[in-house]
Amino acid sequence: MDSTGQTELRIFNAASEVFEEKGYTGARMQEIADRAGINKALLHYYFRTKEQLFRAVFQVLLKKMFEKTFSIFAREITFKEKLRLFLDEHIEFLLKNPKLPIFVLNELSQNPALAEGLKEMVNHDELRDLVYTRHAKELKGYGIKKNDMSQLMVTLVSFSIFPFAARDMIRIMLPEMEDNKKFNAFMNTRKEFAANFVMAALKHNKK
Amino acid sequence: MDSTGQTELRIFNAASEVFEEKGYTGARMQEIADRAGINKALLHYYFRTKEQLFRAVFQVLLKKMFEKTFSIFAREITFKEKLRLFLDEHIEFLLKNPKLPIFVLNELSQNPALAEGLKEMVNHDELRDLVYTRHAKELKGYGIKKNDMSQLMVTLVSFSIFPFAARDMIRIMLPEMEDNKKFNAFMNTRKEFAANFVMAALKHNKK
DNA sequence: GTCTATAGAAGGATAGAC
DNA sequence: GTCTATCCTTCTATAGAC
Repeated sequence: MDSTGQTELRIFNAASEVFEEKGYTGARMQEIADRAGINKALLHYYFRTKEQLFRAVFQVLLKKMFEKTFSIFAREITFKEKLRLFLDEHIEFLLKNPKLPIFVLNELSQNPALAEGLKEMVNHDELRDLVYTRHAKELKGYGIKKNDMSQLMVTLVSFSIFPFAARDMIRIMLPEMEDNKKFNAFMNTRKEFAANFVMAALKHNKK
Repeated sequence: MDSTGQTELRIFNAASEVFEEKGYTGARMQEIADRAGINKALLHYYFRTKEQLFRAVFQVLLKKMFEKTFSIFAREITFKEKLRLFLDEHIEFLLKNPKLPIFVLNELSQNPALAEGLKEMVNHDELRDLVYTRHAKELKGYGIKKNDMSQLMVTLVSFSIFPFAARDMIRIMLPEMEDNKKFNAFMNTRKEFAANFVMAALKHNKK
């Protein structure tokens, strides 16, 4: 008896963990069942197939990642303030979800069609407004033209997302960051470093 | 008869393609055999197991990626020149190997021990010399302290690597980059954008 | 060295009892 | 709704002929 849907939720949460860790092809239904504390047959009772279970999970995780990435830009503050707030909150979010970036990026690269569910969510006109139009004056003051906006946007999100996606590459490059505590400290430092770095680059253009 | 080792090479190349596209867990020995134009049994004759074949391939691809990333820093030029050269050549390299970053990063995250083969190759003292010590004066002029070096390094490689790793996320964020031609143009533009951006940030610090 | 055939294990999915 | 038992396909790996 499960009128509360709590079994479905347990399955969903277990699946989220396993898929995020192992990826779609690496995940095993058996492991999901084990972590949910139920047996394999129930997985199929609730979600039919591995692929359907994965789709359900992925949609939520993808949304989770994008909402965090964009929600900050919706506020009524200056671009400079958005910049700092974004880096603070996004890095803070990723410190709690360090495996999310590589998982999402890899699954998307395996199957770009997985993004479909999100395309409805991202309103590009609105996004353009939040990021550029609304700050056109401020950004022009920094010598940023409409054409440079995509470069700037990609650069911005790369400051927070890349170090997590490249966590184990960084391990090799910088042995002092082998330890997770050190890495987390690095990412905390990065909040301010990145904000200053970007502002310095923009202000220099100003002249 | 294969005294020239060309069958082994055909297998190796086919395996490189398939593993890079599908990842370790997603790759199928059958597909590798098909692309190599031989049959499955031969794969095992030459490489024993899927895992051993993968290790052989991965080591080469990992090395390929790191060599490109670091070789530029070995030259006898100023930091500013290294910066431009790195972005030019690294982006050029990745335009020819666009799937390499997400593959390497994902496999490393699944199995960090895969980096072992490389740790011998990367001499950290030498690297520190090439990147920092040798340019200590120039970098101090930009207000970069020894402590900021890892932030700067990660930032630098993120300019080139991240957009490729996040190719399909960028597709969602920026619909104008759906088309691969547009994306490649974006990456070509990025060579100069990134160099200017970093130099602007550094020069601004100078004051 | 290369092939065909097949063993053997793993994993996704279903039947059927409770 | 949940479980046990089992089917069936897929995939890695090997045996053995040429």
